[in-house]
Amino acid sequence: MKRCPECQSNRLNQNKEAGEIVCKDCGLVLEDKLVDFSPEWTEHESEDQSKRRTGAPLTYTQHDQGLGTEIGNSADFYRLGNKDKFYRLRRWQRRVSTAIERNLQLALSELKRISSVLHLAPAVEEEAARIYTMAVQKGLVKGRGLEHIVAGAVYISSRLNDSSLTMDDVCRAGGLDKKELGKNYRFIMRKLDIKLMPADPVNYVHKFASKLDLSPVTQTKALKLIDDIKKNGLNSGKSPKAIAAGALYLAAIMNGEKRTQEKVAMVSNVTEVTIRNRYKEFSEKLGIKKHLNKALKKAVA
DNA sequence: AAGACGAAAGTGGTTGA
DNA sequence: TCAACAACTTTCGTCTT
Repeated sequence: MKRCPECQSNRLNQNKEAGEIVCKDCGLVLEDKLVDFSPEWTEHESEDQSKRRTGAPLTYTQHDQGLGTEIGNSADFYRLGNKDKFYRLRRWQRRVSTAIERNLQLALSELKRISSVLHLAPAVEEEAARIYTMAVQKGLVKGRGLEHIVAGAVYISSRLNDSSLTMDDVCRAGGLDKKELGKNYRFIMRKLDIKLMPADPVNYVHKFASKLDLSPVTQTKALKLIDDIKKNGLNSGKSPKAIAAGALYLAAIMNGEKRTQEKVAMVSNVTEVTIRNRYKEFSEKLGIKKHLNKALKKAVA
């Protein structure tokens, strides 16, 4: 059982709304900036209006969420009671806050940097900051590079938000390799109990297609293919990037906009071999082989 | 010469005993 | 914890256009 470090009372009151744990006897705030896990993540179509937030949300992209509190040292306080007690309170608060807050300040400036390199949407940046904040509070950053945890938070956040960011993108911006990023983001997920759905190939279609300068018609075709691929269960266990790349390669040929495997491989960061394997598999199992051959002949002619 | 093809060997992640 | 496994990568020689 946790006890108040000030008066040893065990009558601690967890106030979720305020994000605090408060000692009922002496009023000491044991922990603030607790993360409220309850609403926010899941609520989409919910009928339950009571969970809705109104007004400006707290922001995690400032190190103290814009809500820093300090125990003052004005004469009034001292008059209220025991001098020593308030002095000890202030010292105690300074100790817990400085380490975490200094860390957060550093981390958030790194996050800003990555964010501007990757042009992150504000919601993604915000969520990354949230995840990082939780990680610090759980002491996950100790012994690990701060930048690595930031990069991990960014990757998780973009996955949660259905962004088309790949691990390669985050690695480039964060200056770490895939192995490290993989280790770190999995570590964070495990410790914070965050679950990620496998990425949806659909998320990559637009990004790849625009880099390949493919028409919207081809993109739509690719999306349709991916839909069929899913219906036939051809997607399970396969890399979403590979599926998107294969589908786009197919769609481009059928739409008379053929791109070389090399180019598709370049923009999708998947090898030509894998694109071949995927598109062959798709064209056979979806019964569009004849269609494809015809399109190929036409492309040559 | 460019592009497509596929075999062979290696890597990292997942799964199941 | 270990082995088996599928997907993917790297490399490379061959075929087609």
